[in-house]
Amino acid sequence: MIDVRLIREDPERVKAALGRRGVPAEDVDAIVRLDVEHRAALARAEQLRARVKSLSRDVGEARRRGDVEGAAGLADESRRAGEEERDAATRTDRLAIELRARLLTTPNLPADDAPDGAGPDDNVVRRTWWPGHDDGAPEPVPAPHQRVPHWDTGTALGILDMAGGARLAGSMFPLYRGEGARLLRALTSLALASHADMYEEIRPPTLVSTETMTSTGHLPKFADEAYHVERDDLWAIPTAEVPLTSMRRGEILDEAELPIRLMAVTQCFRREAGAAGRDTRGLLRVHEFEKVELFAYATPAQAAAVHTDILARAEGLLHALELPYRVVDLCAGDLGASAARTLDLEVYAPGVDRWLEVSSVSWFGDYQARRANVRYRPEAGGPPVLVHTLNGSALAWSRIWAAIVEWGRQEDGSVRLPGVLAPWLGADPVIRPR
RNA sequence: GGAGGGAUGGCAGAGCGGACGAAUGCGCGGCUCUUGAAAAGCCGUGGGGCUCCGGUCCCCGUGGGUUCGAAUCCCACUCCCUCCGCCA
Repeated sequence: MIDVRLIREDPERVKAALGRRGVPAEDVDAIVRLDVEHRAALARAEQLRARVKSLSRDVGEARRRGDVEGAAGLADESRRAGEEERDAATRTDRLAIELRARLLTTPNLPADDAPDGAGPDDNVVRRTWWPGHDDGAPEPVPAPHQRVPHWDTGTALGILDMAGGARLAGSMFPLYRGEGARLLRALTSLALASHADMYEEIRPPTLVSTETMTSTGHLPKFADEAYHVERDDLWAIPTAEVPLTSMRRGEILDEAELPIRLMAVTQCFRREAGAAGRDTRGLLRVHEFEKVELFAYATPAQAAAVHTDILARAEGLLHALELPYRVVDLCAGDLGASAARTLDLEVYAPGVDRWLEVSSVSWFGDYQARRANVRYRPEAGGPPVLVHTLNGSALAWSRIWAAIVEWGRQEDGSVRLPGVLAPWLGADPVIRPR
């Protein structure tokens, strides 16, 4: 949520900022009106409430004095005020609920340095990297034997069985086999090992409550995107960001413990309801995938450095895996609803000739922290302050798997895996036909 | 699934329906004493909304109810703990 006080005090600034992502100015005006009405109703309810309390005290006092009649009269008066108060409170509550509902579906303000633009076409490529880039190599040109889609190579080698996954759960649920499954496990091991210096490893639940899903902004607006277990009212997480953001929900942290850096490997579940038919082949877009997520709670002053760190770590893994990628700065119109700034990492996959998003490194400001009510006590004194939350994948394995298989494909159809995975795959990491 | 017990401030833990936002202890902060530290002593220490900045209201797991008045009584729900059953 954005701060209602900001909307109240500077609605024009909020309109301008939200306008950059396509939110109509009327939406902001509606919130301003509701806020005014709500505060008026609140003031009235509180006045009545104060009267009831004061009269009730007088009743007690009259009774102690032995003034039975006086007490009865005061009690009557208090009862009448109480009835009025109840009406006023009901009206106040209704307005508060309406106001909160609007705020919950209002997206975050884009950061000032997020590029202008309405959609994906306006995103800005900040830089591109590929192996050999440092010594001035020309752009990598894939060899013909690398121009084979991963689903063909995966099927031929018996390491990916999309039809098998479909038999179990439907299309877009991959099933990995043998060396293909082992590759996933190696990637997770590599990532967790390389972040363990700064990030605490967490293994959270992957089914979470409605409240947990609401804290990150995935509910109420994006319920269609998530799998829901109706009987127990639990949601399958679309990313580890969801449980990690709620890990310290409702707490007041000590400034000294910030930044708190966490990482988690989890399955991620996405219905992809809005993406029917797009990029659905192979591993381009799947309903379930595995991802290592980096996450941090930080003070506002620490946030920029933490954002840089997460991005650097995600890029570091791509360097280690020798995969060409580019850094894409999401424009205001393409930002996720909760994010203020997002840098995506996209890997180039030669077999499908596409750039695939494999990480999204985001800064949320206090938008999620306000929903989750996570604050810290400043060492300098003063009231608790909302933390900032940040996160980024490092990395999402399904598409990395696809890129590794496509880049690693050799002329004989075997796949050579990145040397950095040797500790988990053995000295000669080549997947050959069985 | 069954039977009990519980939920109060950073933590522990009191709290006859009437000035309780809440005793006490610990922790934390400041001060005194001390070369310094410790000990001791003194003082102070929850969060939030609205505000005409004078105040005022809300929060004792959550939501209802009773009452002139609820942390305190009643109901429902959630979560936690112990034991039993089942189980990877």
